[in-house]
Amino acid sequence: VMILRSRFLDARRKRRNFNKQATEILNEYFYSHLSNPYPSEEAKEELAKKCSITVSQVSNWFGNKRIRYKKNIGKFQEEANMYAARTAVNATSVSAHGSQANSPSTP
Amino acid sequence: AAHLEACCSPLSEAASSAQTFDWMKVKRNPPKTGRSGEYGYGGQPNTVRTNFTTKQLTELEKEFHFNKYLTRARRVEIAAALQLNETQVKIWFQNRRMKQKKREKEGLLPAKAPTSSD
DNA sequence: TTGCTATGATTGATCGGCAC
DNA sequence: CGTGCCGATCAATCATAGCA
Repeated sequence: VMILRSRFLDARRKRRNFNKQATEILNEYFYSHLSNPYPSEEAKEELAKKCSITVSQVSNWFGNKRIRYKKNIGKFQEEANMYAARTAVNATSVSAHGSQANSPSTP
Repeated sequence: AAHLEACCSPLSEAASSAQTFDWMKVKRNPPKTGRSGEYGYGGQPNTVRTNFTTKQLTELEKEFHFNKYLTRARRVEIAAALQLNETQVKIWFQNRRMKQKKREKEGLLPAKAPTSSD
């Protein structure tokens, strides 16, 4: 029954986890933009290049991350704090690019 | 229409804890597909994700290769033949087109970077 | 080896915007 | 004003990777 399905299920079979480095980059972006973790197409391309993965994979990663994060925020609390602290410094250097007025929070 | 719940105070929480932003509250409307007694499944409104049979997918693929776009008439025929809603057929073609576009796009760069080095 | 969790990919269907 | 399409996203699920 389920055998029929696996027949032509492609890439899903030989999945490879991303490098720790790539995951670090993706997480840094995600948590430093937690108020709106929706990278633009350009941002996705940049992330893809840095992570050595495709834009689609970046989209998949964010899609999964967003859903899983909001599904169980508590489970990501530690991770969130960790990256929040780490990217706090990085955020300062990225506050003058004239790309998008985005900063709803920032108490 | 969307169901936005307003519970927690938006302006509170501080420190390093993450607040509950809007995107975290987004809830999709439940699918209204299924309608009309179709295949042999209960009678309750389809909860989610209609599982297309291999036969249905095969037919849809066949049609897709014949025509990337459907006409109203063709859609009605296919829907009836596969016992699906016109909407499901319409959406399937929509998704199928996007899928093909994505494939073409990726099957074009996996080669190497466009840098003039080589 | 066994069992469970983490994670990347797939996909039917929704959302907002746009053209007709 | 209504409908189909696009692009992005959601949400559930599949199949495997990873770890105890």
